[in-house]
Amino acid sequence: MPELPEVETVRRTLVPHLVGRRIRTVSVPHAHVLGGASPRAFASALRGRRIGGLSRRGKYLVLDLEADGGGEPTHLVVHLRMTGRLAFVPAGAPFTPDPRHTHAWMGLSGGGRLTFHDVRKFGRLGWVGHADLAGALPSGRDPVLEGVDGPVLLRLLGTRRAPLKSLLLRQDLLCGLGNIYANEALHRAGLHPLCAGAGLDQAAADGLAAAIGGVLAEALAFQGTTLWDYRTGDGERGGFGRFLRVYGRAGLPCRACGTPVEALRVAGRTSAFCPRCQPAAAGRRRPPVAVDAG
DNA sequence: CGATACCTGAGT
DNA sequence: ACTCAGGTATCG
Ligand SMILES: [Zn+2]
Repeated sequence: MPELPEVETVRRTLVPHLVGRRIRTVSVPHAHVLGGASPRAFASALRGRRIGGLSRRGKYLVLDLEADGGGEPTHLVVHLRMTGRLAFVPAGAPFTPDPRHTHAWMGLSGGGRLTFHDVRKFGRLGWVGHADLAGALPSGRDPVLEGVDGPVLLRLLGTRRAPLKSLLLRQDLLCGLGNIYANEALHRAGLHPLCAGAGLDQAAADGLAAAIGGVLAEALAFQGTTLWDYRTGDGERGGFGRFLRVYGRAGLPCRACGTPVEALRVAGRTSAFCPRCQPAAAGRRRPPVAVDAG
């Protein structure tokens, strides 16, 4: 469910509820969310700690927990995978955990709760000491934290023979893009998903960098894309779905030119593309013109 | 590299 | 009964 704009939205919506609060209680009724780690160790690593801030890298969300007594700072690391949800339940609001899908929650000072819900059970919670945080996060460049431009993309992608679509999904090159925004960025850049990384020239790389930055910024402004499960930290839906130009639109008109969108399978994922805006392989192409949602 | 496994639910 | 879904770790 969540790619960079969704995870960043969850981060932003949780900040006002969590920062400065202390974790009082930790409940993990379904230990699978810890990926084999001990619920008792998890609870004792978190209990009593003050949440100093929330950060994000790629699709990972991190709660920064301040040093407690003599301890070192610790980080609660969350990955929502496909259907995970983190939500804040305010003090006094009814809290009714779904016995099947609410896998963990924390009671906070002030009476609120942070809950983790996940239908498909791919999502994970973990904790690491400060020294190990970087190693727990994706190594690729985060296009929002660090920016991307044409030269960076040429360096990262320009020597590889794999299809651009596969490369954009690799979190060790760029982190944060998933299937929705990889498809949308390629469409905005006028690049076919099967175009090789090495097929990029300077102009195409500039265009792709602008497309990535643009689609992420726009999606963020609408609090991300809710197709099914994704919700912000306040339980709201993201509103960017109506602006998607090709993702999920196979057989429907491209939102830039009206040509029917086609679908391909690349690296096990569906790639939606417009045959007119993104003509066959090869490199550079002029970007399609943006159009309002219909 | 791509394919497969991990899970559940929704839709056909 | 079968296909598909926002992701990624692990396999060959
Ligand atoms: Zn088009």
